[in-house]
Amino acid sequence: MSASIREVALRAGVSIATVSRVLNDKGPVAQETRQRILEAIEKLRYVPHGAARSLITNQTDTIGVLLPDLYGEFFSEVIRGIDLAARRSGLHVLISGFHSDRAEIEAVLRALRGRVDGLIVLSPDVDAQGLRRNLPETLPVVLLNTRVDGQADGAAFDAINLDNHGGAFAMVRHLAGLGHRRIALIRGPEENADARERCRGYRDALRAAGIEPSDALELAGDFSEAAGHRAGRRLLALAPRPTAVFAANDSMAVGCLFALREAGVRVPEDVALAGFDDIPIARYITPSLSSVRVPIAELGTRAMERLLHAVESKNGHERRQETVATTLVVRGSCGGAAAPGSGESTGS
Amino acid sequence: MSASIREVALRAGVSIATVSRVLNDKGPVAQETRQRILEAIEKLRYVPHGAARSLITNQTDTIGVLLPDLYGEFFSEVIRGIDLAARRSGLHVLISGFHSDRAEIEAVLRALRGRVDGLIVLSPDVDAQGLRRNLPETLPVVLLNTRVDGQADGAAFDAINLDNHGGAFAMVRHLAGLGHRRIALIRGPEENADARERCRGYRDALRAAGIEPSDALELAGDFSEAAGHRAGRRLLALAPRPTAVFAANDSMAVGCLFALREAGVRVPEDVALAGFDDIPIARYITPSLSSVRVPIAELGTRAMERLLHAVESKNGHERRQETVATTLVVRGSCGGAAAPGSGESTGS
DNA sequence: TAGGCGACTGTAAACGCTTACATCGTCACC
DNA sequence: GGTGACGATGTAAGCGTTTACAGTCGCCTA
Repeated sequence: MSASIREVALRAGVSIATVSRVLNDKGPVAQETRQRILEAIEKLRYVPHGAARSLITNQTDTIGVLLPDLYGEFFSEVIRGIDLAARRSGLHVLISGFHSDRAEIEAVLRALRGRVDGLIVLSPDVDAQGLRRNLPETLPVVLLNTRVDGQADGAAFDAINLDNHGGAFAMVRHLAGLGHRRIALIRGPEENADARERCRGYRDALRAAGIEPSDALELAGDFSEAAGHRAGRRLLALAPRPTAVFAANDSMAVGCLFALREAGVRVPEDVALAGFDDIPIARYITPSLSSVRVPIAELGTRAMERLLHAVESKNGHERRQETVATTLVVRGSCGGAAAPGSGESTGS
Repeated sequence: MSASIREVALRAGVSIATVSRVLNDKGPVAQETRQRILEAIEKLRYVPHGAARSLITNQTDTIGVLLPDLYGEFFSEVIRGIDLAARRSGLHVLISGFHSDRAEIEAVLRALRGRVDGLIVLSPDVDAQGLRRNLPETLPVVLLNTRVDGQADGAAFDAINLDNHGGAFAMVRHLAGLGHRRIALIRGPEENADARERCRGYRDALRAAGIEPSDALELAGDFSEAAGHRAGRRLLALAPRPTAVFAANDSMAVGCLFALREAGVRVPEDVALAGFDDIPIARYITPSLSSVRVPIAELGTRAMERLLHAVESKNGHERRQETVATTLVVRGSCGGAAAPGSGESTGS
């Protein structure tokens, strides 16, 4: 057991109130007294007890992050962004994964009482009602990359979202601008909101280019390399064959690339290819993969900043939905000449 | 502010002590009274206040995870393993990144007092003294994939390490078994302990096969694809050219693969190639990449279990250094016929 | 010189909970 | 019918802080 404030006070020959005052820089303390106390703290290696402090101040200097069972690079980057912003403000980060099991998420939510000052929720499909029901009215919450069910309810929370639509739109517009008319899409999982938005962006861009979207050119996928590979094979069987393929994420684009290569189809000469996410490997495959860059860590940072704002205003601030822009990254795989270092931004 | 135990007691017409008793299932409570209290809890949506509870029980049901500024898949997988084990035991996970700045890590360590019941430290180069100096003697600590400086000091902590040496040894032995005599190594960062161990495994395996390691066959690298690409080019210039290449991680192996392909060198016919880590993409590139599988999440789970053990025994248990085995995964890139589904395990 | 003010410090209550101890019936037993 | 044991409950102390409030003291002003 480490030393308590009482022992510090004893050693410095003052009352605990005075020690507390120097600890928090509140109220006047004589220079000499302060010095004595500081020394005592040093000698005793005293550190205030977080829980005790929380009990009375009613704040924990901790923010919670709730995430689904989806892991991988996206998750780790987001956490990194959050942690960065948190550390900058001297806050701690409590993370908690959960299986989509509703009972479990409720249990987790409740367990958080008195442990966190705010919450960042990262879940593709959380329902707003459930959240509100299980959370103190006063607890600030920021939804990150989470599409809430009811639009009306959505407005009750702050939210940070990725501009999936804009990113997909920009990429498909780029492909159309290169002269492609038969542009195929490899879709993401049906239930994934990101995937749906990217699909929407794809269709809107087609229409904007005067092309009517066709079901035949939309292939199912689930964000995995394997799915991309399968989709690639089916693409090859299409007649007439599409001249460009937009995959809803890079993993599928890579899978598709291998399928095309195995069939002796050249990229980008025979078929142009583009992905979404700009994962690190995108630039190292041959040809290098055109993609849409997602500033993942920034999502985390922005969410954290928004949350901080909410905490400071005691959750009495105005709710806002923000969108984080993506960047079009043109490389070799789509056959469009890449102006080096340039990127086209989307969203707000 | 949510309801407190007092309000529950009031509503149920009992004293707070009785409420506490049903909350913790301690001491006898009449069936009917318990029912009344349970109802009150339900109505009031009461949840015990964590901090208050911590204050008196002196345990937080939270374990801390300290990590360096290294992120990426490894990190996220480890966290996943930790979180999994934690949730199973009803614990929370507080994560805290830090820059290698010594002052900062000390600040972080101190800030943890009264916030966690135990600590998992994930840092390639933490010094044992510093840790002990800044931590209460009684706080259980498990080092994860962390090589401590002094051997003597190392024994003071529990530790979970990856069998880097064994994994590299197994892979290089496999290559040698295929008849290769000139086996090159693409090294990892000099200061990285994993990389050093893999290098050691490489050399030991060579010697075990009766081959004397040669500096000329060891190329510098830093775990990045780009470094692998550069190393690949330099390999091609070697005379005589090596017949096999072992990269200290998969990213470099992939980079190397592209360099070889660009030069028209066939893998595995002209040069066999193998990596380490078995990242997801390893199986999707052509040829699929032979690698050493690392059960990352298991590292986290094992660390957590060890920590739990330490917490339960109030840190009075025997310290132990554990090693987590890797698995040899033979695929197309090294030219060795893969017995499907089979894997050779290393380590303990 | 009295009054007052400001700087400094101490006292004690409160935060929400756990738990040792005390209290009070009830009931079995001799 | 007294004695104890035991089950059910209440009382109150205490965990380590913060903070409102109440001194105490020196010094300035009128």
